[in-house]
Amino acid sequence: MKDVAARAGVGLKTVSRVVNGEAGVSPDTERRVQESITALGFRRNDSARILRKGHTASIGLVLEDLADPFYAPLSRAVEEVARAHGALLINGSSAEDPEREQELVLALCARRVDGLVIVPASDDHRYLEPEMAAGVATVFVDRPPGNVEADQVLVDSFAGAREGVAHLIAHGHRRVGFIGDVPRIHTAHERIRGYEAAMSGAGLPVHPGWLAPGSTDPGRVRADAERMLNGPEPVTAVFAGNNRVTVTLVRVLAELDRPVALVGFDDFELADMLSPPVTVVAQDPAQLGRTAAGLLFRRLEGAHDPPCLMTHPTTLITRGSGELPPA
Amino acid sequence: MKDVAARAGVGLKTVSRVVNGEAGVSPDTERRVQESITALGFRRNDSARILRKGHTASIGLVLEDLADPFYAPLSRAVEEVARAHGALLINGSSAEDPEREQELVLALCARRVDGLVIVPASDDHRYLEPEMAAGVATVFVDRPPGNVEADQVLVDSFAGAREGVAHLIAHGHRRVGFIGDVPRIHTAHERIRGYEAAMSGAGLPVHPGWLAPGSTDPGRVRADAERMLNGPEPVTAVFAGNNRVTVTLVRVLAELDRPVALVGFDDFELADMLSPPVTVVAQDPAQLGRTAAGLLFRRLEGAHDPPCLMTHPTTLITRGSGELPPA
DNA sequence: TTGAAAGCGCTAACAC
DNA sequence: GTGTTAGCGCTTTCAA
Repeated sequence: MKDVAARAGVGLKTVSRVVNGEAGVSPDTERRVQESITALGFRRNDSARILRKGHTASIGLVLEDLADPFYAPLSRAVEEVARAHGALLINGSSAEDPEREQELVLALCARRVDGLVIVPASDDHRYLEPEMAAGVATVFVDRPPGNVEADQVLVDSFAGAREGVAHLIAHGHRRVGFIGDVPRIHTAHERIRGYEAAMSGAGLPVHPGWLAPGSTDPGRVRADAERMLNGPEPVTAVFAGNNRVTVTLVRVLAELDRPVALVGFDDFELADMLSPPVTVVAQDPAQLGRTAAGLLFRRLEGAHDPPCLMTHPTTLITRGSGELPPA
Repeated sequence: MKDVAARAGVGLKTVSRVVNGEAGVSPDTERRVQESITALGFRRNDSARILRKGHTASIGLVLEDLADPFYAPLSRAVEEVARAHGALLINGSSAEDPEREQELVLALCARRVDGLVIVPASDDHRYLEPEMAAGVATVFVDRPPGNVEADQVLVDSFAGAREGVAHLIAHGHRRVGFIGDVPRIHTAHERIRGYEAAMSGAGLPVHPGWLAPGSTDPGRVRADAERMLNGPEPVTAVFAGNNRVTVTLVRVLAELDRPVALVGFDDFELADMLSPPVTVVAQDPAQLGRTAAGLLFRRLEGAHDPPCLMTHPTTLITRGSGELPPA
């Protein structure tokens, strides 16, 4: 910029004004400056600008896995909102590891992102307190934060799971299994609660072998599924706690010689083209992302009301697999 | 940092040393500094650090759509490599719009990212010349750059498509349709060429109605598919130019009362669970991302050899839909 | 309409 | 082992 000023024979500030489209530069001067800019191939160094201005026009998004078909649209939606507000999005995957989440979040804060959208892997966010006090707007999505007050955008996992399991029960099932994520994760925990509520609400017992929380690793899911399908009290229906589990269960159930009903949490592409088509409790990840990002920019624009909690409902989409009667 | 120094009664540089874990600070001083740091809730401002050091330990990734199941794993793979090199990843979706690509790339350059991985939407990258000359390492993935010399990581789309179409021909088809992306996109163009090569290699004519490049919008794909399936010279097999097209074609073909063979470019989740299971020409997007990011960091670490071109092969995965005989 | 000077928070270079 | 000085490239302030 110094070079541009020298070449155009003007002051530094005049160049700055031209670069930023500020008023108060005579057309002639502006032309000369523009000419120098292109001749020198000058482009503003935003790092310096950021340092001076104190904000970065960028926001951070930390989620579990960018490549998960559930989170990818969420990320994309946040990106679109950020773009509409002239901000860049920096995102990172925590791989469901609390330490990695913290490391990532802190790295983003060190970069002085203006705000943060977080799908928490950790259940303790006290590490964020100084950052939030320093003015980093923060919105939690999909799962609530731990030990910290902030805006939250959640999905009613409890009600969704309860509805899905009740749907299976309504179709005559009395031995319903549940395979889901580790209960440390809030949504997983809520879905287990929903399962239990539906079962007990119908006066049905839950055999210990029917409840299998754990990792979403296909091997683990398969093993637990086979156990509850071939055990002493075999289930006639299974509820899958999220899209990763559902996809594995589709494969396991297809290998069976008898029909077993299936309802999965989360919709997924081509669910309607499988045989049988898969009944799901759907949520809208893009909508989640849009809502969260919207909330974030509200804060960035100065909203000062107390932290809010927005809960989105789920939608049961019946397609066939959840309406199979017990064998 | 000034405050920390004042509170600990030491110089600025000593604090800097402690913050960066540099040697040459007595244990006692270090302890005092650490104490001040936590007491004041200090955290280094990376914007200032970046300005001073001249590099940002961050790289940019620009692709078509972060939520596309083909690109999501690519992005994730790039992220992992970046992380292994201590760099952050900033990514943006160009939505297949050349202007948006340029806008995004330039914004990333203004942020002084150290390097760039680009899935081009544009076919002219001269706008990047000044940036590359200024030292921004750049790697193009999936599609070649236009009017610029840089590392490239491509997939052999021509050979892949030719193999897929030849596979259909080998199973007795003589009227094979092609539905793909707009030919402006390099991979789309190559796949059309592959289709034509396979057809003419087998001495088969290509009826104009059988070749339908265009957007991947489901409506467009469906309309063109129905046209070539119900026209005067109905095709008995279709080759889909990418995963978006394949997914739509699966639906269209399922509505038909006769079997039509299908081979799709790109593998996709649950392809093997459809009926019939879908035969695909698979590429490995995560591998593409890893290779590209690896190349980028080689450059960042000072590699000066001339731009290289790496072409990855595709794999034909036969599952059933591509082995259906002509009706 | 224009520009000079100060300084954002840090690190490199060089004292001490 | 520690501190001082200068300056990264920009914007802000204020004076001309």
